[in-house]
Amino acid sequence: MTDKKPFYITTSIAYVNAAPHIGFAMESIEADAIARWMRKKERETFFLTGTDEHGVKIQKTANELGRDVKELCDENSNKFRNLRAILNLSNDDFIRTSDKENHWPGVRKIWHLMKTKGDIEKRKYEALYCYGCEAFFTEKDLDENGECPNHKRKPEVIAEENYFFNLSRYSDEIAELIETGKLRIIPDFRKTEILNLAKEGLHDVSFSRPAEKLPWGIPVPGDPSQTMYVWCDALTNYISGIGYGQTDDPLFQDFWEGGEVMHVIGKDILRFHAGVWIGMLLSAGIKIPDMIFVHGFLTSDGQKMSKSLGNVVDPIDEVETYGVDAVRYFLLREVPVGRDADYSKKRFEEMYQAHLANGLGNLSSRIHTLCLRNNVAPGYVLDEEKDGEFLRLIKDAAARLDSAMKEFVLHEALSAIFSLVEILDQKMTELKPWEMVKKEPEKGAHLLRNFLAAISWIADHLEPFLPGTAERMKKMFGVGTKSLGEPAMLFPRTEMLFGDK
RNA sequence: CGCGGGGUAGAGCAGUGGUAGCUCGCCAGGCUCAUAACCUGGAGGCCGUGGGUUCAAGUCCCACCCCCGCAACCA
Repeated sequence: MTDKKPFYITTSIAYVNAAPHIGFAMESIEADAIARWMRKKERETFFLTGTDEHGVKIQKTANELGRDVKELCDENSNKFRNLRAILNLSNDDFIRTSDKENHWPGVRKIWHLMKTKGDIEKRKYEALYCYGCEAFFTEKDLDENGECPNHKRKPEVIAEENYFFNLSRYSDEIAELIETGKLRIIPDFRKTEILNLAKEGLHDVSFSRPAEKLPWGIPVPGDPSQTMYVWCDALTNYISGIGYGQTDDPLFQDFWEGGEVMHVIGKDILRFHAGVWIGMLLSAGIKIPDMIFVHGFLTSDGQKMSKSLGNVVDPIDEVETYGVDAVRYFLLREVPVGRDADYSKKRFEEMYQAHLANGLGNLSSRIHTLCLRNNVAPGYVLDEEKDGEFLRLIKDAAARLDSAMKEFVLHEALSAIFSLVEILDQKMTELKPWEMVKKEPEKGAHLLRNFLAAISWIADHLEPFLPGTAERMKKMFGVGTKSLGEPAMLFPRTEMLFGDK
């Protein structure tokens, strides 16, 4: 790891029209784990998240509720801001697209640069619009009768003048960036997917809407009759959030221009990030990000999550029930990076019980008790000659952990740590330290120092993934101090949590 | 139509051509330091279907079947 450039990581920004979704929680937690990992590797790291607040949808919701749209955005945005505490995220800042001071100048600046380049132009645009939905449709959205599926009537054809971004002219350049890996798409199969799309040619995109249709947004510079459409507004958060557009922008210089940049997003918006966003940056002459890390979607008990089915999982409820690290564990370990996965309560509880309560929790407990009873103190450093076996076990786990994290395979990384838990349980049974301390006290105590060192290693390396648990374990095992801490029930078994089963 | 992903034990997945593995669950033993935890063993798979290449195929090739995504703002 020679690359010690500053590291900048972002999540997508969440749209404020709905409550935080378990999928967004997963995205935030993945980004957080990577951010924490980088900090641990002593890289200067900046982690940004935030909310996307403009558009007709939230405006409509505000109207229906008879509320002021800005006020509603403030309220909803806070629900996302609060995830920092609830999910134990380490984001360094939180950007809001309604923030006129911090966000808007960057957006205006990039618009201006693109305009100057000749990539933004006014065009006549014909679109299908349903007044019932207050939304535009494409042919594909309509049902077999050519009608709006929600209102069962033919949408109107509206002609309007919009600004368009000439994305198509960047198709080849974008395809090449993806193909050569200058823009790295993780996982690989997403790269293939988006590369094919780019090779087919990207379409120009509508960059504005008439202000009377879209009043809640950023006015187009020099043409207040038009409001910016989502792309230029929302995507720009990644740079406005670190100062782009301000007179003085040291963070932007360090982390964007001089750093390594990773966007963490969902599979649904890859094409906008790999397409529109990269096109915008190319047009404006700004450096492009290095990596786009794409996660899949979660189903709920095998079914698509939807409000109508009522099976949407609320991350906040889950955290209240099981604790934040149990939720983090499930999302990081049980969801294969990049793939779709199922979030089922049954599976969640099985994993919780097996890996966290019976595995990590119980092992911590047995080591702590034995050390406490036999006056084994923390701080022992394993010795190459005397402790070769334990040293090797730890090194193996460390090697697996490093190589997994190098490729951002988070579930594999966590699995590397947890396999050491399993091995330590086996070693315990094999070496019977509780007997050895009776027969040969000094040898027994030394063995326990090995176990203590190993569990301390686990505590330390768990930090990016389960920061709260890592903290508690360090206290419990007195890491960095001279004596053991109080015993702790890290993960109570589910019957202790719920009192049955 | 096309593009992408997937189809391996009850569930979730790993498997780079060479005796089918992991986690969970289930069953039986063992142990007692520990959160009725832990350890060991076991049952359970014609690896989507049909062809082909090969001494050898879950793994390569061809055809087909089934499931899931796929341009607007839904994580």
